[in-house]
Amino acid sequence: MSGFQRYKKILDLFSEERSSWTVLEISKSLKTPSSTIYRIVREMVTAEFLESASGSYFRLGPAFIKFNRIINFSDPLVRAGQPFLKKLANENPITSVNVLARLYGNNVMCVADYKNPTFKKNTSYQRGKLMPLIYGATSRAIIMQITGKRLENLINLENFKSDENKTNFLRDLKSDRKKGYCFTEGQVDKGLIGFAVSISNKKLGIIASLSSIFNLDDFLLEHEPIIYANLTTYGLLVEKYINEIFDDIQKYHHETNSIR
Amino acid sequence: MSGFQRYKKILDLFSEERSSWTVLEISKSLKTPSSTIYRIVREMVTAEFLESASGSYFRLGPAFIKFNRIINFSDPLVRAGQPFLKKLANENPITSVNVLARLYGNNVMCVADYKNPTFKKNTSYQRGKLMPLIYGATSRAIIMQITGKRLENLINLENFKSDENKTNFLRDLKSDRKKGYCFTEGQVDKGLIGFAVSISNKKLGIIASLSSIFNLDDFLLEHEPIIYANLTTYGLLVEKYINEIFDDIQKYHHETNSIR
DNA sequence: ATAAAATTCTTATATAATGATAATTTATAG
DNA sequence: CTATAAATTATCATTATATAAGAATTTTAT
Repeated sequence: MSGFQRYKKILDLFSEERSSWTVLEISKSLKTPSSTIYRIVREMVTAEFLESASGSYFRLGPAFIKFNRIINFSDPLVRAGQPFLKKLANENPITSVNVLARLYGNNVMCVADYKNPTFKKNTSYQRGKLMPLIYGATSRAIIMQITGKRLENLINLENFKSDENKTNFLRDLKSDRKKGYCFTEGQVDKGLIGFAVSISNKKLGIIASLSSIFNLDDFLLEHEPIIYANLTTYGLLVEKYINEIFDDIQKYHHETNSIR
Repeated sequence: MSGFQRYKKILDLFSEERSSWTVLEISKSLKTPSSTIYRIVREMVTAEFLESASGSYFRLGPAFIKFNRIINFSDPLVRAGQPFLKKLANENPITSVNVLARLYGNNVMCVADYKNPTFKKNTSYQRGKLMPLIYGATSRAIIMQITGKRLENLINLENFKSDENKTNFLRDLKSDRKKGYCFTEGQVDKGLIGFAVSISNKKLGIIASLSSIFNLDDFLLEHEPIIYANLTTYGLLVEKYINEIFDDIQKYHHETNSIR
């Protein structure tokens, strides 16, 4: 264990299910002497990446809230897309969850979400949540943007039930890529259906999607064209705003660099 | 520069105002050779604490969104308080911003907020934002819980306009501590007033506050008793829930430890 | 196709991390 | 209030890793 990994390994122990750890537990779990863990944990507490809780437990520190906020206010995708999620929700013909997601390492991560207050069901779509790569429209509208070697690598990490499944998946992906949008049913949460469009910005290295999730029970075929129209319109709007934000950033850096 | 500081110093460059940096800029700013920064940045990109953006710029990575989410779903204060903010907002006699804040190092940090949709003014109270220690009711209801040496240290970090100011501040703090709640006017944002109560949990090491912020123009004297009643009621409720969450955590750790 | 910029690689040297153990502080129970 | 256990910090010889200058390579822009 060396470099940043030393710290990352400790942070990675913390999860929703298990949000506080003692030094001894960390020590056991990482098979590292407790004197070493004590030293590292102390460093991270100083830096506010961890904080001591009750007993001898430690939990994630407030630094994450702080940096998360900075991302919220500055990340082009979040900045551009966040304000539209509510509008999209309000224009959809039936109650919905609306999600902005992006490729995150080898996973898809939700980076912003807006749920209609009338949407009762609990869903897997919440900001910060990692989503399965090959299930759900949200994810598909993302990986359908990827091709060649990169796609192959990503797909090989997944466990398909059979080779046939994999072939079908790739075929569907290809046809969805042509259409420019996609639809899935019950792949992530039972009883829910999802529609999604791709969002991308090459200059900013953004590979993302905008999606609306509905209750299957609420859905009628006549809703479909409205749903796609909304997603397409807002998808383009988000891309347009990402571009504007990109220009702003360019201008800002140009200014600050010429001052020096 | 050694240990975690090495990484923290780089992360600390990123702010709302300046959210992307090139390696060369970091290198200049930290007076460290670029070959070193390249190596460190690469490590952090692998760990997803940074990500490469367009040009040769880097920005904060998605790890912060992920860990922030874990805190959101597991931090006792956020878990206990978050659900009440909207209720509090709805029961207040006039439109308000409602804030849960806590001591964060030598600052006060907002950890959850709910703003009435009808509240038009932009405010400084947003999740993750660091608040000034000695201004505003939100902060005061926090530091009024601190005494002795600790208070002295905190206060000494602040620049008071005069010694008289400082004496007055400490006197007001003491009387507010006795009352159990506090009120300030326009100390953080012009035209806004704030009311706050303390929230604490010794076992969990939580020193926090619950506050409601209003437009001065909307406020009438007759609102005051309702505002205080709401804050007090919800403050106690939040503390009660923190306790329940604490018990849950205890039980969980007891179970998982006895399994092993 | 070329030049410039960005990034990675290589290396000897300096510096810091490790972990066993001891010392100290803090919490807990009687 | 004291005794005991638990948690945390300190010490230090050893080992491992980071550093930074410059060369080599890759990427990007023209």
